[in-house]
Parts: sequence; structure tokens; C-alpha cells
Amino acid sequence: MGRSPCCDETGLKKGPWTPEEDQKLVKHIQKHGHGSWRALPKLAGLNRCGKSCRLRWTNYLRPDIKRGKFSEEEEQTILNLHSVLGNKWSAIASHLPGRTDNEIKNFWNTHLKKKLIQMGFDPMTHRPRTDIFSSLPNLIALANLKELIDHHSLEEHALRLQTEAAQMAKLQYLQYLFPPQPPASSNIATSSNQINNIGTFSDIEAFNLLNSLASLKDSPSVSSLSQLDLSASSLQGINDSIPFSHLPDLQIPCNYQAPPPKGMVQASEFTVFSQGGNSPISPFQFASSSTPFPPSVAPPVTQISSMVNSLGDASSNSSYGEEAPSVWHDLLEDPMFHDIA
DNA sequence: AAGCTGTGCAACCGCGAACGT
DNA sequence: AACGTTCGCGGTTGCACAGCT
Repeated sequence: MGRSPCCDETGLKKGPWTPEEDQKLVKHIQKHGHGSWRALPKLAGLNRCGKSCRLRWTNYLRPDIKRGKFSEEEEQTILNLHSVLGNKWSAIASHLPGRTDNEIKNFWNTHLKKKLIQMGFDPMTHRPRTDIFSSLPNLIALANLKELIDHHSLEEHALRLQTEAAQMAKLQYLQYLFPPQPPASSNIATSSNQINNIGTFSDIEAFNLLNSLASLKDSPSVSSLSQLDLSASSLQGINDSIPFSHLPDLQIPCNYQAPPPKGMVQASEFTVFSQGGNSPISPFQFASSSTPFPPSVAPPVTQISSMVNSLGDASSNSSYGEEAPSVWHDLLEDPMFHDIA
């Protein structure tokens, strides 16, 4: 690839700019504009490459540059934009008048990123770190000590993420406790299951599905999940209304294998596969996927809790089997499940 | 006072996109 | 369409400074 030599050319100065050089550059641009950056150094009488001149101007000498500490509003804006845009510093900078992409990038790398890491959040995804169980104590401590956080805006952001963390943790704990099970021997789904391999749907939709399953439990009209319309087209409408749905999804083929007895919901009905992969993903791997989880569709903690409660009730009153009630009971009794709320 | 370590930030580098011929 | 040049972006480096031992 024919890359331009730029500063590699011999004789061109590198390193920090002197006040004299700054003055020359500013005077020239004020008088003539920058025009071609490549040609500028000669015209301005500078022994620098055009690239160096452009950087010096855009990051330091431009008259509209705001210097000094970032305000809380700016900090919050950066956090919010970064959670959506990622490391698109120029795009983020366009929302912060007077701030350069370089300045924002430095501020992120030296301040915000570290703070998020310390709080147990992945600075790239803005979600709880992948080792969710090991970071839970930190999150709990954070909840108890949140009043000690000195930066207001960061606190708000952290609390929002923390709520998501608790929700994710519970859901992961559910998956952890109820790993995928092999289909029952009397598996009518294998021959007539209309939703086996229905295509793929995202984790977002999986969570929606979990929610809807909980609410469907008591519906007499639904005796089997196989009656649900889970076609790709029906899911499309859901997807369209979901924030962040434009972002790449972790593809999760629905591996529903057996209809639950008597309209009950079975957490283990969901086997999560990586895109194109053959082996299931563990809850930990699932949590570590880079798929952003939109806060707006996360099931509220109370909803998960009531879901688990209702599942427990349902299983104790049905032909689910001997093991199920104790499993639900174990979950509900587990202090960890309650503590993380 | 000297040396070490950590931090913040300006500047550089390399790549790919955009543009011009 | 193909090629060369320029520009802009994001990642990284290196230096100055502050704080600590």
C-alpha cells in the first residue's frame, strides 16, 4: 500500500511545538486558511509535516477549543455516547462543543475507563464484567457504599448499570442452576415441533421470551409453548422496537426441545449457542459476549423474582416431577439470589 | 536530595476512507 | 476502473510532572 512518507522524511521536525511554531501556524491559518495541509508547512515557513500541523491546529491551537476540566454534564454525555457509539471519539466529540476527539479519548483512557473497571463494569460494553460472580461482591459493596461516590453523574451511571448487573446476575444464576437438559424420551417435539430451529433470535428476544413465558403460565389457552408464534417474522416486529437492535446480536438459535407439561415454564428450555457453533455456551460465556444488553428490555428484578416464585407454585401443583419443587425451593432459599438484588 | 513509580496529556504512527486524476 | 494522494481516525508512545519512599 502506497503510504505517504509524512514525517519519516528526513529533516522535518518532530516532537513538542515551540511557541514560535505555534505563532507561525496560527498566523498563517488566520490569514489564508489551512487549505492543503500537505502544502501548508512550506507556505507557513514551518519545518513540519502537514499531518503534524493539522494535529497541532485541531487539537490545540483552534480558537474554539474549550480547555480545562470536564464538567459533570460532559462526563455523563461521554459515558452515554460511549455506551452507544463505542470508541468513536470523533463522533462523541461532535456532541461536545469545544472538545477534541483526542481530549475525549485521553479523558476516557485516564479517568472514566478506570472508574468503570474499579466498579466492576466492562468499559467497552458498559455491562458487568464477564466474571460476574466474582464481581458480585464488588457490586454489592458498591450498592452499600454508593453515597461515598463523589462524582454525581458517574454515580447515576453506575447505579443504572448496577441495576442491570443484578438483573443479569439473577438470570445467569437461573441458567447456572438449570442447565440445558436432554429432551424427554417421550419427546413429541422432535417430530412435530414447529419451533425447533426456527432460525435465530437475539438474547434480547430471549429475555422478552422469558418474560412472556412467565406471564403465560396461568393462561389456560396456552398448554404448550409450541403454540407460540416464534417465527422470525413475528420476532422482527419486536426487534424493530428495541433500542440498540441495530447492533450485532449474539445469534441464539432457539433450541427448544420439548413442550413443558401443562403450561409450565422450564428455565432449562433455553440452550444458548454461539453463532454457527455446535456446543452450548455456559452462563459465563453468555455473559461475556459482546452483545450490548439494552437496559429497557431487561426484566425487572421483581419480575424475575415473581417469575421464579410462580414457577415454584406451578411445579408443586402439577405433574412436573419430584425434583422440580426442591430445585425451585433451593433457588428461592439461596441467599445469593436474594442478596444481589 | 535522589531515585522510583504512577499519571496525564500532547504528539506520533499506521491504516483505511475519501478524493482527484 | 485503476491508481496515487490527501485526510481523518483510533491506537499507542513518550515525555513532563507529581507524589512517594
